Amino acid sequence: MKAAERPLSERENAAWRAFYEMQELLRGRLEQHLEADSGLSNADYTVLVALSEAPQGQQRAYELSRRLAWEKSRLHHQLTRMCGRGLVERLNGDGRAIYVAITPGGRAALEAAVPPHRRHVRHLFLDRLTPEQIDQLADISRTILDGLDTS
Amino acid sequence: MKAAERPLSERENAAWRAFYEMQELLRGRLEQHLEADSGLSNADYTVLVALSEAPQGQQRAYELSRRLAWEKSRLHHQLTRMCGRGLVERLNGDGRAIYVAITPGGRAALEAAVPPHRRHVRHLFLDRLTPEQIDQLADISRTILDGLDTS
DNA sequence: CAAGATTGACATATCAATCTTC
DNA sequence: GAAGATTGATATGTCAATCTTG
Repeated sequence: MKAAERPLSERENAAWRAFYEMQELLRGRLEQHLEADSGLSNADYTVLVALSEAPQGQQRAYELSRRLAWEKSRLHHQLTRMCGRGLVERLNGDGRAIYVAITPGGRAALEAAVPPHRRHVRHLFLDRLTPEQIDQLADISRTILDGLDTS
Repeated sequence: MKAAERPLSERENAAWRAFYEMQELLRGRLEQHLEADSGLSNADYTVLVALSEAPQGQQRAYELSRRLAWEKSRLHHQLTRMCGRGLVERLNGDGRAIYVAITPGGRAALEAAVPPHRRHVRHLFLDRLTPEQIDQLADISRTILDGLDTS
């Protein structure tokens, strides 16, 4: 049996399972709170944050999809729904280019959503950890992210 | 402005974003590999693992939904799909009770799926971290999980 | 009635195929 | 032809009913 085929050690297995389960539950819980507090889905929130940080509150659709690491069709469907609710609008630039802009309504929805969302992130996550743990987790996350970029 | 309303510190914000993005990308990448390697979705895999660890390879649907922390209707829809593909079967016990059992086909699919999935978990995750980091992450995850149970 | 199971409607995600413009 | 955008089919997840049996 090659080394890579060996089962995980008890310790590795326990760590992986704990991480996986935590991540799964935390994501669900935050999404429920977000939806209940502000009527936005996780996906809505992600798009609005990205646009609100872009210059002029707008960005080319293609750039946005690369920045979020979303499939283009995922972004397209998401934007269609968000346009329908008036959170963003599509603008066509030169040629193929499509730009997406956050609307005033979208900004208002985001501004209303941020404080309760931040409260839940604190309450369920940051406040439970020591400053050291927060730094450790940031390091770990960046390490894994680097690996994902190059494989 | 109350303390809880303050924006996150640079450090908290960077840590939260890195964690969130990592978790999001890692989950997607692993799911793609799983699907490509063995034709199972994350949800399929989760259910099959849980059943394979239950005595007799079966468990009451209600217990399963508590164990996975899944909405009952989520589990129901998932089981309907999996029954259709012959991965599990439903058995009715006394009265209201419904049991779910892994089928031989389900076991075979799981056994085929585990090795490549384990390889990807190692390659994208465990192998990138030091033993200390793995322990730190396990601690952090358990802490967050505890908090989620009691709120 | 209440626990447990089911159903249907809708939102979200992925994939493969197509359309459009350079 | 290829980059970028769109479409439709299908799988998955959530919610709010409803059905069923103790």
